[in-house]
Amino acid sequence: MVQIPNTPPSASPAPRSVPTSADVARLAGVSRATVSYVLNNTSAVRISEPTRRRVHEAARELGYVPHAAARSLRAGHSRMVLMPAPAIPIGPLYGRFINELQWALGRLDYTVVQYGTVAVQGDEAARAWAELRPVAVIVPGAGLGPQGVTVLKRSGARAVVTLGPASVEGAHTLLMDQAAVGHAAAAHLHSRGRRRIGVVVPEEAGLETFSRPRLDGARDALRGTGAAITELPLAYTEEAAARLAARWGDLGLDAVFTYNDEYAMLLMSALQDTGVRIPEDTAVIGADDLMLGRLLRPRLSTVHIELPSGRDLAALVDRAVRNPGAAPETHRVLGASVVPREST
Amino acid sequence: MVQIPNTPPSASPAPRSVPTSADVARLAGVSRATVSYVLNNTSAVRISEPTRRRVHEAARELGYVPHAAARSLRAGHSRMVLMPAPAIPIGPLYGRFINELQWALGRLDYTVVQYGTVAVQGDEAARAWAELRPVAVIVPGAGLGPQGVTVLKRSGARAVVTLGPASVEGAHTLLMDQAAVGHAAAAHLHSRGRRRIGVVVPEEAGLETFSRPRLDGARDALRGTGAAITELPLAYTEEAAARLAARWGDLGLDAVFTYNDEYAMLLMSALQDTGVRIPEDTAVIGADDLMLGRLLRPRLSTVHIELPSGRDLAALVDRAVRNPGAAPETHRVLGASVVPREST
DNA sequence: TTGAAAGCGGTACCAT
DNA sequence: ATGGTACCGCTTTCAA
Repeated sequence: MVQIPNTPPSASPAPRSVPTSADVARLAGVSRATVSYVLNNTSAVRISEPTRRRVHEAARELGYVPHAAARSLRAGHSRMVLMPAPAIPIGPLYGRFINELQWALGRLDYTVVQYGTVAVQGDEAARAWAELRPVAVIVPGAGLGPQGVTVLKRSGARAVVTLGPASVEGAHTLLMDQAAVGHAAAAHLHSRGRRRIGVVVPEEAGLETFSRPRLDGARDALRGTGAAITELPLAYTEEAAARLAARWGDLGLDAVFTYNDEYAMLLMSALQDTGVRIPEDTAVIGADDLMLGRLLRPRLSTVHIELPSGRDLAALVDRAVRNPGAAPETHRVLGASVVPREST
Repeated sequence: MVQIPNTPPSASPAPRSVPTSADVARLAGVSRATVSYVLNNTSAVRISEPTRRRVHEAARELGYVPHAAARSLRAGHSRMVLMPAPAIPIGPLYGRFINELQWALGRLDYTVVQYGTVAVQGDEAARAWAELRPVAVIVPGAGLGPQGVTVLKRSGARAVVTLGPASVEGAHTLLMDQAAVGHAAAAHLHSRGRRRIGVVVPEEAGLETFSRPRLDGARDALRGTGAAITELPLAYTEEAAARLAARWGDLGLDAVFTYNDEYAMLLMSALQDTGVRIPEDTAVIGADDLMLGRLLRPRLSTVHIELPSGRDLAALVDRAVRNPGAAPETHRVLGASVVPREST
């Protein structure tokens, strides 16, 4: 029986295997060493112009692209800066920060790679990152312990920087104290004469890292003042907000800190629908100072958050890479200042 | 003159170099081959239990972590799926999509890596990606040409998928036709009896890829109907919105499509401040169907956008990787449907 | 059951 | 001005 090939030779030209520098050398009629010299413009070695041309020509013809893994294997190091990709879509604030950071590190000739952390936990994740032998690792949030730092350093990471609520043994830390946000918000409400203060706590998973400290900060600000805090769990849906608004009278609150501006908008909308006057009946303050707060009516008071510039963090990383022996720095980098507008 | 070393030996213990499988072998008193067998649980080979224990013990003691680059160099392939990181912070819609995709690819045992494309252009970028020898590349937006696809495939990428406005020769394409969004919006306004329609075009750099097709789609929907379109350049600031609102009467528009919900909120707020009644004087429709549209008063009509599920794209990638010979598929994946609410 | 050795794709030293 | 070659860390035949 005659077999008819299902892919005729003409249709799928036998997939030439990926060209290597040896292929380039062969085609140009030189050695692999010469190819390497030419393509890397090695200054310690002089190659004649005709040879250079032949090598470039051959590389172009074959579509040669060097193999990064082979190169860094040989070199013994890379300039890869690894960041775990955030597990949950984080706000525009953080997005901008990341972008600026990427740009700044790029300027310093590092390659930034965001690694898809697929639900791997702390020290488990650290191992996975270590396999890539990054020169530096930047870890947002909690979740990396001293163990993880050790693993990373042991496998050659010259800098480990965490961005989070607490400093980690052995790592540089950009201390982002979310409690300061809650503190500022609560203090502001108190200064406005409010005494029965609600604090919205999002029910969405993954937000506890932010919401818990913000709540604690608010508690802290009011300690000993006689003002009382009521925790208000709230899912990010209209229905949940309406339900909360429906029992607003029973709660007897004269102010609410809504975790952030988006929850503020959600709750304000529901409160206004049920006739609660803002700020007369209830003052509302959000956080993050997003554009939407300026667009709400009444205009939303909020806590403006000052993140470090991406350039600064890039500089810290670069310093740490150049001098891995230096003692870990801890910088308190989260500035929280109230922007009073019409809603309080 | 006596030099005092600035770092005394005791302070920075000579940084032991990174342990390799050879170190593990030495410590365990076995060969590197055995180490590899044990740590990879190679089923084709049986290693005695005492030996296994000794190897694991040694690996643990040294903090051994395998070198991914060396491994994939030897193996001749990796399971890395590369995506360029978006240059500008893109909305929550897209963020969720990416996250779902990462998760789904993770389930299929791929490692997703977002590569920080630092202002490198199309085919230049393709070369940089090719150096990493990813098994698949997913490229959102335009910017990758047929040239780039060739480079990637030549260097071993078994699947190249683009997510964008047009299909690219040689690559699988998820066709996201933004024009459909504008088309739906304009058609809706027309059906509501509006004839003098403004279309907001954001001035922010990097948004043209979306805004241009949305505008064109709106134009297309009204072609031959006698309705007229006015292009409205608008920066995302309160001042710009106020300026636009101030000359609203002169423009004589009875409706406006605002590019997306966020610009809708910006413009609605400015219009309401100047006494324009929505929808009586001017109908407003946004796009993206964000939560904020539901919270605005009047509630914002919008164009709901249906993206493909991350799982679907992951499945496409996996299929393409398993069968690189197959003809590139092009799927039209962007569903646009109007959600009429109170603002139109 | 274990070990010796080849080789993946580059780079850089040492000769010629 | 070039070429030969060892080596980076790991996997995987092939032998013993």
